[in-house]
Amino acid sequence: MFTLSEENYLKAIYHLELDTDGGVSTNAIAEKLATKASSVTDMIKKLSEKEVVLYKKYKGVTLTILGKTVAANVVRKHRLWEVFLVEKLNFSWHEVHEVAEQLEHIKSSKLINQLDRFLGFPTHDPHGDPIPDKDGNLKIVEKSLLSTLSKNESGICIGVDDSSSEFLQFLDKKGITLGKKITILDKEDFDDSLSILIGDKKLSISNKIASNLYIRAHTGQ
Amino acid sequence: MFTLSEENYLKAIYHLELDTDGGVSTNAIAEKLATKASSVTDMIKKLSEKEVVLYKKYKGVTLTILGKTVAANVVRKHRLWEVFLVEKLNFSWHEVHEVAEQLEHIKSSKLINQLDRFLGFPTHDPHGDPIPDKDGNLKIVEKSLLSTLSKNESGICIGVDDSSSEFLQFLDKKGITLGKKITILDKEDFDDSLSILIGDKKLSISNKIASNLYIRAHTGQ
DNA sequence: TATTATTTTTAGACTTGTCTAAAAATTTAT
DNA sequence: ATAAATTTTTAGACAAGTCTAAAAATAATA
Repeated sequence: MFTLSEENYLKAIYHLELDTDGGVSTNAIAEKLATKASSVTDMIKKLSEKEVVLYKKYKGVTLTILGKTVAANVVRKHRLWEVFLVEKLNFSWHEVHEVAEQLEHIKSSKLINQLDRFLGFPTHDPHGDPIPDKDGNLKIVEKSLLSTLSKNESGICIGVDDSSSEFLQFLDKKGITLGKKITILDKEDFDDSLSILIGDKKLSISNKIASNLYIRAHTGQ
Repeated sequence: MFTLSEENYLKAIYHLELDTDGGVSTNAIAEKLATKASSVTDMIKKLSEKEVVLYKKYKGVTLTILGKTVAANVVRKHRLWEVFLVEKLNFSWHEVHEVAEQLEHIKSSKLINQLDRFLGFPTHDPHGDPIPDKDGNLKIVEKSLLSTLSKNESGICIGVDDSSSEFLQFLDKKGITLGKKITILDKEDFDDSLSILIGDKKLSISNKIASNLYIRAHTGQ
């Protein structure tokens, strides 16, 4: 069994490993968890003894199979609770993270299995991130950033890269939600801003916005 | 803000105060929380500084208004989550306690308010215990033990005194659930056992069982 | 490659919540 | 009312998780 703190470290390493090659650095973990490098070293040693990470002094850490399973399970719980909050309790997508951070640590396999069933076995959370299955595997969906599409191409909005409250509330205001079809009407060379069609509305968005929206290719019309 | 441990102490004192006159003793708290009296003394001092309990050395403790509000809120959360687990996730009533013990510490007023609404503002948990409202008040229902009824009297089963897993599973097996009408067919002087009619079934139950079932008087038929 | 800068680890300290063992206060019983 | 039993508190210790400050290792640069 793992403590709340251990679970948070495992989750942080899990996320960092996804966009790092080789081991995850002490400093990177410290930054992600808003703690000090010395604290990280202490915890890494403990996790290493519990055989959930591989650790060589000064060389960073990687999750073992066991560690990855534990971490994926925490992520699974986090994302299922997010779905619950949005679908059943009328939270907006920018409000769910903080509460899910707490709920993800509740220990009961029956609880999470029944919640999964109650929600209809969802595959993605309200931000478009995939929900790991019981074994920790996640379905990879081919996705690209909106900013990489060319003029007249279109796709379905399936997720966000930056899921900060500010960004999500901005999207709400503009009417940009998951599942909507987006078509590139024009690209401005000067500042790389985009003119897009979403639903039946025309919008102009900056490159920064377009670089934080994930799109699934939309074949046919 | 209160820690998990502080909340558990407040909840224990809250429950103990309900069936104690005067202050709650250190030992009683220790027993309820399966800890040592010395640990209780330490925590009591802290809670006293936070002004949630009144404390005089060797004289036991009582909750302040603030303390009672905090405790009632934890109980409110516990019981609402129990309703959720039974009504929405198909837990049986003997399985909910352990999970609710964890869920009751999740901090988010929006969460609990929305959960309350989602569940249809329930007034009682799956064991028949009343759910405190937002201000910590609970609706008192006139209740009596089944064992106090006389021959030919009847009532509606509205709760249990002992809510141990074993007892609840026993009731399941016998088909005794909340809301059912129970009529006393006969009382046996020899061992105080009862012959009862529940639904359309006749049952013989011991006095021990009858002393753990709460009944609301049933006027008219 | 020698020196500087950065990263990581160690050493020691602090907080929270717990414990054991012993002392102090209170209650019970003779 | 005094002795015995019980309850409660104090004193000191420990584990988990964190921190600061300093030392050690690695990486970057001239």
